[in-house]
Amino acid sequence: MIVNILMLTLTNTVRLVSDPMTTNNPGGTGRGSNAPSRREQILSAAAELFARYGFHGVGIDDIGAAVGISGPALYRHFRSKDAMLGEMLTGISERLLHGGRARTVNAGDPLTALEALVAWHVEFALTNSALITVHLRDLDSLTEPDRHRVRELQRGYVEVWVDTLRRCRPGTAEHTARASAHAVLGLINSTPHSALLDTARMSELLHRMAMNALLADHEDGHGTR
Amino acid sequence: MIVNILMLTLTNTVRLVSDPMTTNNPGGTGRGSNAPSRREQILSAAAELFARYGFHGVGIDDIGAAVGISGPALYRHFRSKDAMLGEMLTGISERLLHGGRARTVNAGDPLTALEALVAWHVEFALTNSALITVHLRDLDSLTEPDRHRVRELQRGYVEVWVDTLRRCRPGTAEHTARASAHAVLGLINSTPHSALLDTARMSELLHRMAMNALLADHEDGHGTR
DNA sequence: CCAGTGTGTTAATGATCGTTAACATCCTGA
DNA sequence: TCAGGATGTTAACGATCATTAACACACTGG
Repeated sequence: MIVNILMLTLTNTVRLVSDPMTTNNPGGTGRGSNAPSRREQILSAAAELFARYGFHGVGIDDIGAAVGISGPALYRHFRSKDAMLGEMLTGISERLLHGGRARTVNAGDPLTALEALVAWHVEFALTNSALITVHLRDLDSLTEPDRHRVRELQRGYVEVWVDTLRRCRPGTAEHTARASAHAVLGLINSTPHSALLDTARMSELLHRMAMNALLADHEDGHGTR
Repeated sequence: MIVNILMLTLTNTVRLVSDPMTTNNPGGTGRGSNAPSRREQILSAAAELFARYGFHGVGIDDIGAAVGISGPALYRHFRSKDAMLGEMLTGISERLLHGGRARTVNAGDPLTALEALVAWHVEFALTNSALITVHLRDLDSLTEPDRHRVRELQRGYVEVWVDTLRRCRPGTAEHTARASAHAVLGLINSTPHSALLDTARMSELLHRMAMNALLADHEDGHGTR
């Protein structure tokens, strides 16, 4: 108790001790275990529910039931319902940004960088469709600080796309590149609404459509054939 | 009162009299006036709010305040908050479907039909970005019958796309065409998140990207130039 | 002139839901 | 062995919010 008060009077961002409310260690009490921790179980279940019914459409009891505990027990793991959404969306945004950065710096020419970026986002969207849905839908259910953080990360990710695009097509205006990036992300993120093909075929289709949308070169609306 | 009871005992879908709760006449009491009726004012304001904060994030008082009246007065115009969302989303879905059908039947060859379809959706999305956002986000906040209706209309609209696509590229599997349609709709519907270019430039960009995504012809990921 | 309809207002109601309190249990480490 | 932390449980609290009640008032058509 006294320790908690001291922590709060110092600063929120500095962690004096490992606090189960804010750390993400796998395996609970087990030492080397990499089984998903309770927090991760909960976040994953919550993501599915949020994706299907929306953040405000899901009750705390629903989330509890989904992991076999009931209701208020969740407060042993998260400070609040808002905190769950916050961790979920900052998590996905960080993963996207870092993954995108990693794939583009390890690529030689701009075109393979773009290719890698598309492949990365396609794979991510297909693997985490629930997260994508929540990310698109419940961004504004976040508390102000979390929303700010997520927006920052998003901006950074789009920046990666913009830079890569402009290296592929020098002379493209920044606004144009940004709009193109948003459009292609929208294309790829459509996969949660679709889910008609098996993963391999879907991946290939999205990849090809994305590249064509970005690079196919003709000026008027329809091609010559 | 007695009349209402009689109406309910008969059937819900048959309208015995013109009921302000379910009709959409413009101009209120004015006869030929085509100024937006109160209902339309309210729906439009509600659409903006729903787009920004989500259906559950907007209170009935907020909607009232947005049109200058306060709270429960809305119940003079709509049966419930759910009914507002219902009318809003069935409305947009019907407009999309009918507009899409109209543009494709009036086109000669498949390619110009597709072109017209793309142009139609781009124009619609740019003109009604709030509605698009709500449509993508709050579909599952609908009551069951409304959701069913909207899903039906959506299915029909996608069907128009699928048919047009398959006439452009015979031999395309239906599943593939459907997935492509969803992807391109996702691309075009990205415009509410973007809004960086002026309408003309944005329209042209989305149009070109959509056509390239659908028609550009090469098999592997990157083009030959 | 005046019934009635359309349109508003504010106050109460009732349900839902996030959060906290109070209490129980199991497991671990000194 | 046993103190204490981690993790649950159920019951209460409090806020929010859609909906309804009760009332007011302009306007219009007979």
